[in-house]
Amino acid sequence: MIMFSFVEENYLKAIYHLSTHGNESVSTNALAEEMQTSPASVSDMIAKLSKKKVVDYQKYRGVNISSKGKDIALQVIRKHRLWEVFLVEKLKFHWDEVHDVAEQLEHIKSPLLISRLDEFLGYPKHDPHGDPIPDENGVFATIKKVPLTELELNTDSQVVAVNDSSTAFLKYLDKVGISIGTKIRIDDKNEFDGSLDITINQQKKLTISQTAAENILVTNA
Amino acid sequence: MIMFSFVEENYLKAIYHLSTHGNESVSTNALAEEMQTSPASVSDMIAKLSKKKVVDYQKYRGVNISSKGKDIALQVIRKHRLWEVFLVEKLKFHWDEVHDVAEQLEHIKSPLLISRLDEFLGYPKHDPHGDPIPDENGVFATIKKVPLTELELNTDSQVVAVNDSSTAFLKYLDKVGISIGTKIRIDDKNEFDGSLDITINQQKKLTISQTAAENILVTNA
DNA sequence: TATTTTTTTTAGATAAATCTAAATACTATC
DNA sequence: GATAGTATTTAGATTTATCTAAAAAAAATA
Repeated sequence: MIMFSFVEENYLKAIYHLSTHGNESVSTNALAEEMQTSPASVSDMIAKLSKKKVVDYQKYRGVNISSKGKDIALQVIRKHRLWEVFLVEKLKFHWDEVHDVAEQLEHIKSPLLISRLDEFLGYPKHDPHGDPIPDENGVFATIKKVPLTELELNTDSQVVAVNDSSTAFLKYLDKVGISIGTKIRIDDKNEFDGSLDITINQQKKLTISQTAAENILVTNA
Repeated sequence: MIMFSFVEENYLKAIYHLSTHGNESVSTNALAEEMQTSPASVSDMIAKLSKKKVVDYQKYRGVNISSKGKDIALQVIRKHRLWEVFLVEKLKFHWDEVHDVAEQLEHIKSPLLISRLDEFLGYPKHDPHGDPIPDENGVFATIKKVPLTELELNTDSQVVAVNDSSTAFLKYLDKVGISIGTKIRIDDKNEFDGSLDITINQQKKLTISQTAAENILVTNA
């Protein structure tokens, strides 16, 4: 079995992440930004990953993760999220303290360790931030998604898709700072026009129209 | 604070180990053997560690670990042994399965993680092989222990540790029913080959070789 | 379409940890 | 104390992941 270094695993994770949160094909610059490194380093690494058949790559055309690469990325994500659950549930970490430690723990190589950890934690389906945990086959529990308009008051949720992919709508979402993965909670519903007062990412408060809300799909815990 | 790489930490651990199980001054060749690498590589690394003041080194004179180096080695050992307890007590690993995983986990950097893990495990004083766990200051509870070969005839004793943590030896101990905490009494010593007739847990009678007995450490009440 | 700007790749260096082969220093023996 | 043998260090390469600067390709704009 081919082994992957910490760095290679982190690249695969980043490529997977970017390709599921935007364009399927990931640009060198986007990856450099995500990895906090130079585009030159990214070019080198991509060539290496391509040789290992975990990404598809043509010069100047960006990278696409291969099915083999996706499997690896999903296993790393699985480990990361299981460790996050462990840190919060068993070691009393706060959800904002877990990331750096989980970034280290996710690279520990031991299939037995991770299956036993999963069992010990009671086979959790989501990490402390609500992100789904892939199973040993890289499959995650498909999350039921509902329009933001159907979300109950004061319930944490997360954006998973949009119903309207028009440029106008997407530009609007960019402007207000909503994208796939954004956390949303409804603070109040204004009955007279159906608009919603919401908090996004536990920080920014804003009001959005009913029309906008109908087109934002969120998790349905 | 100066950071140490995985490799540097492993060298310090090896130097500490050799200097407490033999000559205080550790030779290049002995270290190369322990680290499964070439003497040339060891020379390079020792020079580097010396520059970082974690070992005292004079060319051709071997290395001695410094007090700073000892602190680091003991913290790595502390982490290794705490993780071993976790693996056995919480994740139902067998005592001969924990070493490789603990070798990886011992390098995770997070003081909070290790103090919380210690608390979660109930501040254990010994790992699954009976080896003492240093506290956060690098101090360990010393219990008097002697090889089974030195136990007097017809004296009740208890297994507290093993000198050899190889899978082969641990599997042998499993087979005959000896583990940490097992009660042992020597019924007879066979002078011609040094083997011992023993009773374990007041029940089972068996004979073990001198080699095995030398690697079983018991309380010295 | 031609030119400018941006993106991406290549070239050449660097640092960490390792290697083999050769040189040097120490130790033991005659 | 000279010499043979062992231990250790140095010299010179290699691999991995990174960098900066320069070149090349693609995209945007005029």
